[in-house]
Amino acid sequence: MLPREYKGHEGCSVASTLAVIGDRWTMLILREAFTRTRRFDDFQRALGVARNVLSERLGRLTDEGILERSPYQDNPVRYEYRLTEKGLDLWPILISLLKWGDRYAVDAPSRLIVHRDCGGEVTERLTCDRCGAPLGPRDVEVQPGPAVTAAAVSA
Amino acid sequence: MLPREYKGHEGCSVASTLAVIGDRWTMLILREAFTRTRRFDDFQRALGVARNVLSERLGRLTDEGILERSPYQDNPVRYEYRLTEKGLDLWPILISLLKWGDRYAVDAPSRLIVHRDCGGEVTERLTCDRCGAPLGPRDVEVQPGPAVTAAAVSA
DNA sequence: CCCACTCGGTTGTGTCATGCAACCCAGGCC
DNA sequence: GGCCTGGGTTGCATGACACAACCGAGTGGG
Repeated sequence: MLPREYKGHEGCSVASTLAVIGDRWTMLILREAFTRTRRFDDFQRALGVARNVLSERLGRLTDEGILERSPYQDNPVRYEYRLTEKGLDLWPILISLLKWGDRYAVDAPSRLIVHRDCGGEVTERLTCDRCGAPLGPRDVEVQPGPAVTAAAVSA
Repeated sequence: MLPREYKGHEGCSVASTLAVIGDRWTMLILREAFTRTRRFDDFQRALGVARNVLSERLGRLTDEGILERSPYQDNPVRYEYRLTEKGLDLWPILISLLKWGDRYAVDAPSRLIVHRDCGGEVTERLTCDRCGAPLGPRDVEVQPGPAVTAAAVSA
């Protein structure tokens, strides 16, 4: 979808950000990355994305410095992709997308972002709704939400 | 780019949000809407987007309840598009995209989001960096940033 | 020694959503 | 009655995406 350039919007921060992460799969790949998915096949299975598309996206995110590719074993060489600082800084974007979707686009949240220290949930303002602490990607964990729980009960 | 459905991700809030606003132009149309652009031709001129694409996007955003279309004159009838509450709630997403872009994707911000009451700038956490107040779309105005100022000086 | 399996991809083909330009229509304006 | 403006629609071209097949290095089993 990306002609890669939004002509006439080169100086716009929003457009420039979208030029990097604004295509159909990149955001979902990043969502997975934030849940500690790191390997090619794990991304592929989790997302159901075509392998060539995944390969191209991981390569681009690596080129952009959002992911880092490093071997986690030799013999045979296997790689993993981890978020860099620049990548971790995308967290507010993911959270704001998640929160809007929770409110307007789905019946019940499929996952909760929970403050590890106190069990509160993250808010749109990136704070904990229980203790009020400002949160970052390292302060939280992802838990299955009501939708998943309900499905499990009804199954 | 949108097959409109991310198969297997129906329950995911992030994917669902992207299904609504995740295509190439929608986010930029919304950016304009937040700067009080309201008419078809104004959007078109500001963005340089193809008219059919703009038409289709405005229609979809209206269907989704993110924009509201109402006549602002009869004879001939002319319409304007305004953000609804649901649309205004997309503000955190825009701000987080803008802030990330300011930091990583452009040399100098082309626009600043400024707290109307005190002149401070909005932060990633949607607060004012001067007075600390929590901010929303109605509390701020958009000002030209360093990039624009520099261009004006050099011209 | 040969076959199968895993991980991490690349290649090739087809389709469908998207992008752009050109055109359309109605009402005023001069 | 020719041109401008606002608000679109139509038609053609492109290119992103989906899907499936293939590749190659290494490892493990019989």
